[in-house]
Amino acid sequence: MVIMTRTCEPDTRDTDVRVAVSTVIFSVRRDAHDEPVLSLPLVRRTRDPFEGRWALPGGWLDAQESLDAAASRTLAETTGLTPSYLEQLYAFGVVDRSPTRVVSIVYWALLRSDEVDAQVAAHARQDDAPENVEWFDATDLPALAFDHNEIVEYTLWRLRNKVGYSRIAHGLLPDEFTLADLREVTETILGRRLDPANFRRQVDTSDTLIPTERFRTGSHRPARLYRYNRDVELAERGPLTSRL
Amino acid sequence: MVIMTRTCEPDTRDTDVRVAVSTVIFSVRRDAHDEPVLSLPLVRRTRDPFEGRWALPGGWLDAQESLDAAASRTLAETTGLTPSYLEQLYAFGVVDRSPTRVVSIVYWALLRSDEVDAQVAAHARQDDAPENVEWFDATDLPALAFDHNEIVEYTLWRLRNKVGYSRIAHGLLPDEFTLADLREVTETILGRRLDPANFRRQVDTSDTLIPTERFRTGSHRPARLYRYNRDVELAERGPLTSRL
DNA sequence: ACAAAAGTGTTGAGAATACACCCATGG
DNA sequence: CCATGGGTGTATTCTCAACACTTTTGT
Repeated sequence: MVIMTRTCEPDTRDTDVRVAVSTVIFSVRRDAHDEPVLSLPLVRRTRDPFEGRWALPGGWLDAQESLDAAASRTLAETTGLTPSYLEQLYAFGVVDRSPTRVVSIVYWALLRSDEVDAQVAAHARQDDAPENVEWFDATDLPALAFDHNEIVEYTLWRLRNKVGYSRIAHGLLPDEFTLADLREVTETILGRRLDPANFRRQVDTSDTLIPTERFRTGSHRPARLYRYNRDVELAERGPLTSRL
Repeated sequence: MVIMTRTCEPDTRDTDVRVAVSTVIFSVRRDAHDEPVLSLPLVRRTRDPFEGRWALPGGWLDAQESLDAAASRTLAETTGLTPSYLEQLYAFGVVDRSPTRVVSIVYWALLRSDEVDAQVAAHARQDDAPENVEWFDATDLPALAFDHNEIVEYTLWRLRNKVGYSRIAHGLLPDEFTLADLREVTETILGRRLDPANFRRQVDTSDTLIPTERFRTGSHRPARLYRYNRDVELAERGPLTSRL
């Protein structure tokens, strides 16, 4: 094992690096035609590398916070919200152009659409909408800074994968939701339609949902509201990710 | 986004941290009864935190190397070998006791058992076996330094998972191997016996193996030798991990 | 009554499993 | 020739996608 003493010099010669944390934040929002769109917030860069380009929200890791905490803080600073789901994605050791060495740790998160809507509405009322932050269609992004396009692509792949064997789509929904809600969100993530009958069977054989006695009454037959069963979390994830 | 200037001070006040890379290195070795055992090399610590305890091999990230390269180097320094498979596992942001902040990035790797055997034999001949390095049964470890027990546990879970839907067991075998070899390695990873007939069907419907015209002649009917088909790699992994 | 969504039942195709059976070789 | 592992065939079970069908509401 290589052991180096921590020296104090202006140039980056030894093992000191800076750690950045970025987060791909997904939520399902409605477009002009009221269609659900898988969306993510981006930040416009205001300084040199890639100035003016859109980038993933992020920041530097503080000395006294954990990686997860840094991701949450980043997310709060950008959207003012707490994630309903947060998972580490990958660590990138860029050796590029930068004068100082940077290691970038990427997280991905889900936000409940109702909270996003409320927050955006509040900002609109108080006229304090954050500058340089905008929501984009995750499947139709402009050219981003750094390799952020690839990162989003990978995250999207991971999300689509995970929605198949795990039940995380509820992370985009309020506490209580109908199966149609859950199915619509899942369809938005996957980009294809699902059979309502089979979808119902899959979720209720997986024991991830608790039926309530409440119903949503709409223009047709009322739909039962469900609630997420938090006791399932441990089994389906790995030993480490369950720490979140 | 928070931007901080890089200052030079003796204490860790700002965003500078050190990045360590550790690797869980798996190989299948034979015990005294010639039974295959999923094994990994550990290093005995020679300094203070957890002095004397066994730990995962690792080292500090150099300023000019990528994360993957650092993992490979670490692995070479410990075992003198190149991995047949290398994948990033997780980044840990320990905020503990340490005076300087450390972020630890953990990889896991597979080594071909024939190369390990050759290397160990060479060391034995030249009497230069590395000090403080020993192979352990991955399923029966002593109390390790830091949280390395949990990390190995998670890696083991990941490996067992992956051996189910992907075909990575070949990473533990020589270029040419019989289906019995591959099955034995898979059984060792999973810790349970598999049906030879069904195992055969599964691998040859997955198109990951190329049959050769060579056979291994033993005490019974000769078994056909197979070779791994490298063209499959791209499809089964995610966009990013395929960079390895 | 009717349109439309909620919810149930049925069927068929393909994958996973268990296991019976034949093949080829060294002793 | 026979014990043993290599290799094939087949029946059973299970999961999953497709879709017909019944139920319940608002209009």
